Amino acid sequence: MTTPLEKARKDPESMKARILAVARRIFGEYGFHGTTTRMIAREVGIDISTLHYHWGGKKDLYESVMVDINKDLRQKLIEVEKVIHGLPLSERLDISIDLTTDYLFEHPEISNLILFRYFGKTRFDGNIDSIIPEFTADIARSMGLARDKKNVPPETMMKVLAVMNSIHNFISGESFFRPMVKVERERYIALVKETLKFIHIPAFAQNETT
Amino acid sequence: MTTPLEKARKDPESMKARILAVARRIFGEYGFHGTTTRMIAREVGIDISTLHYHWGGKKDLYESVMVDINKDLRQKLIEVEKVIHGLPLSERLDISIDLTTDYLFEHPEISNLILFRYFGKTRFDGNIDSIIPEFTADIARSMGLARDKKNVPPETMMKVLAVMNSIHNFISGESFFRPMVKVERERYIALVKETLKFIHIPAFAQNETT
DNA sequence: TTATTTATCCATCAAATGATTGAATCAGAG
DNA sequence: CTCTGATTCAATCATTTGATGGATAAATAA
Repeated sequence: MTTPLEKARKDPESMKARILAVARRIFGEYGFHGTTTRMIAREVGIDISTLHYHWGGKKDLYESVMVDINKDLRQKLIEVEKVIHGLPLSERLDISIDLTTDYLFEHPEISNLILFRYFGKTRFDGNIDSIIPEFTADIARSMGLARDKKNVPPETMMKVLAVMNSIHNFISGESFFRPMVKVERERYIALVKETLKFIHIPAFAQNETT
Repeated sequence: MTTPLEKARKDPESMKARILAVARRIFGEYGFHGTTTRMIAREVGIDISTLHYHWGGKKDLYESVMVDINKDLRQKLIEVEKVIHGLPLSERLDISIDLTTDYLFEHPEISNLILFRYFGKTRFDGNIDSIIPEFTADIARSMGLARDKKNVPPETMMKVLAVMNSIHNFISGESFFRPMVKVERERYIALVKETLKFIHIPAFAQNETT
């Protein structure tokens, strides 16, 4: 049995996929409670009942969106891992920052939605996402900071979180930060990479043995 | 003429102040759209009309909350600046991280609300930004990274943002990150400070001349 | 005391919002 | 073509939500 999400990911032209794409963006901009099903439907150019027909309720759609962006991000991270494999730590960091930042600037809703989940509550419940912790452990291993993704020490988890979050922050906060530093978009992207490297590379390089 | 906010800040026992305090917490947890006036009123133990009587509309209350937390944070930063004045950069950073982190862990709604404003949009859209003073430039000067708060170079602004955001992230994301690293609260707070120093001090120390 | 201002709640409204129903339309199989 | 199932929309419903009006009480002034 195929889920609606699988269908949508298979055929990007389908109505399911069009709705999902818009939902990603809107949910990312306004958060769960700030988004109405009517906003999404209007943006797609359809009736709300069509939206419900394809995705069930608002909550179902939101959860599908979260799973969707997680799949995308995970795939990207695997891609990055292949590129940096075997390189010394500071180079791994340098390249990872470049690739990840570029990717997220093209899909800012990913950063938006992840940060929303970290920092905001939804009024109903909270089945904490088990995917994210796994991610973090994966990155720790991929960066060579832990042997296996099981039993990553808290100190290492925290460092990985610090790196990932600082990336998401600059992506997701562009509309706020860019006017503050008064630069154009291209320059902002360059500044983000530069700043991330300035901050993170010296930290991890200090006890580099390679 | 005194504004409602001034009255509330003057008398912390007043109904205005009680509502404001609860509003800070709830808005911080659920964001603007995730919060209902009824949630706040119920928590205070009053009727919604009493809330409207004291604060006008929901938006007015929210804006008062934002101004309120900004005053608090500004005052704290001034306090911190006095302590670190004259010390070498890495010590200034070390102490600033300790003091700021402790303070924000006691008032997590400050971090929550700031991050909400950075990363989320409100449906009606906001001239809210203009009301809020921004201290990034102030911090840059206070840390000795810029001569005066006018004309702080973009690179420096970005570095300061990176530091401040990483602090807010760990405070505001505690409910998400702490289960991930599986530690108790006290240990988490210690880990946050440790991680922040690990990340930021080497970066700024690399071209330290003092 | 009486009068006036301040504060609180109950009842209620109007709009927004998530969701459903049923009719209409379309696509493809036979 | 006809039948069947998938898709779409207009209309509508039930709640939620921000907000208000008016009665009532409490404090304050006279």
